[in-house]
Amino acid sequence: MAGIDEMSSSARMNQYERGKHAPDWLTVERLAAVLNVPVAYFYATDDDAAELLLAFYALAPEARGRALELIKAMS
Amino acid sequence: MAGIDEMSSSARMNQYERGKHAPDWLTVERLAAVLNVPVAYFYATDDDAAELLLAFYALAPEARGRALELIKAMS
DNA sequence: CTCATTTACTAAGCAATCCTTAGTGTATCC
DNA sequence: GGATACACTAAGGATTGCTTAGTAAATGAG
Repeated sequence: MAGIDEMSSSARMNQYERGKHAPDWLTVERLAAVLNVPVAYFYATDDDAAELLLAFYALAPEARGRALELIKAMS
Repeated sequence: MAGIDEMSSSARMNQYERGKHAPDWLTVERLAAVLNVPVAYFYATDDDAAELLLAFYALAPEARGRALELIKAMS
């Protein structure tokens, strides 16, 4: 679904999942699109940040500005 | 400061900034540490998400859980 | 249980990308 | 003007990823 050749997609995805290799940017973008998550989600180093990105991405674009101000106001 | 050899650090950083090459994970982690930003910040595809990550990262760790719930509650 | 099929995973070499070197050009400051 | 620092690039050697070929482990049907 991400446009990876099916002949090698199983090996490649497995190498990514196990951390043997890292995908290039175009591949990451396509995987994010297929999985409906923001690209940055793949690079979150803790679960809270990962969840935050998912929740933010799930918001309607108009709501994101308000969400951002909300978090900013907390500091 | 990120532990990149000074003989080539200028060329490398310039290649990263201009999108000619992409740094490996270890280098990205070190740059994030030096710049005091979360790693995912470098991979944000829009300014709102980038700012969100900075604001979230700036919060005290105890406050992050509350921030997360706040955003979750918005959807 | 057995066989067939799908899914999970890996090594090895070719292919692609990055890192280093060497260098040019442009600010900046004395 | 000269010196120093900063910005940027091409090219090749060094490294990493992708493809191929294959084994192993689940899963499902009969």
